[in-house]
Amino acid sequence: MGRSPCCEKAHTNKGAWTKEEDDRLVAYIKAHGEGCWRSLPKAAGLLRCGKSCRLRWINYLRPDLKRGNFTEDEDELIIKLHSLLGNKWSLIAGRLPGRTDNEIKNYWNTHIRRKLLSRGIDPVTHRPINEHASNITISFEAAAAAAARDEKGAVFRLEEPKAAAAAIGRDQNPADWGHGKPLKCPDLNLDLCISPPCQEEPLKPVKREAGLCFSCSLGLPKSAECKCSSFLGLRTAMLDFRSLEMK
DNA sequence: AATCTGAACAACCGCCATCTT
DNA sequence: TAAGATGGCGGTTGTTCAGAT
Repeated sequence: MGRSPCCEKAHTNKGAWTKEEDDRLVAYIKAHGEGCWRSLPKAAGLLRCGKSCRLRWINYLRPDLKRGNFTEDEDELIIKLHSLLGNKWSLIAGRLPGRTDNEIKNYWNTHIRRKLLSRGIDPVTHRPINEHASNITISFEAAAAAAARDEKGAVFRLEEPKAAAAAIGRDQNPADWGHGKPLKCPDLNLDLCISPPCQEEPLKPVKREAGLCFSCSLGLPKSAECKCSSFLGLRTAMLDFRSLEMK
């Protein structure tokens, strides 16, 4: 299905917004509200793509935005929400009034990632980095020697499979956990350290319990009478939010 | 003072979901 | 039901700036 571009790129400005453009956009939205983003630029007299206007408004011009540094509490909340939701920045932003998804995403990538790494926590899995000591080292020095024996291109092998297996407490027969065969990799000369994908418990589908109150079902702050079990207003049902969303 | 480097952040791009016709 | 239009999201890139050398 072909798609037309969201705007005529030949006649639109790109790059940083000027004060005048900001003023025009704000004035237009104050007067007419957030309507159709596609037609807004023309109506507002802006030579911008509708998407660009939307982004500018949502991320920087909206009056309810909270600017300034993130607090320690916000940091921790973002970390907790990320551990539950993953890179669902818009959902995370929904839990932080005045913050935008873009802002949180940038903040995550520049600050929190490093903060977690310095604590020895994997920012992707939220687990201790050393938890999976199952790293497998691939040595290309060994490959060089192997290549000398196997003239059909460069070869690399799992280095010290028995030691690695012992380190991770697996069966010491490498064939049981690795492929045990040299891997062909032409023209490479790298020392790599790879880990198998994290084997997390598959998330069990969660029934949408009938007892979920309206506020919780919408992901809104809990009402006074709410008795749903929740963490930060996130019901357990949201833990399986991915599977629900992907259906 | 000049240059380099990395951090921070604004903005863009492409894809997907949903709505409309 | 299919196709097109639009909005929204997440990943990535480009630019700016501060600190180090």
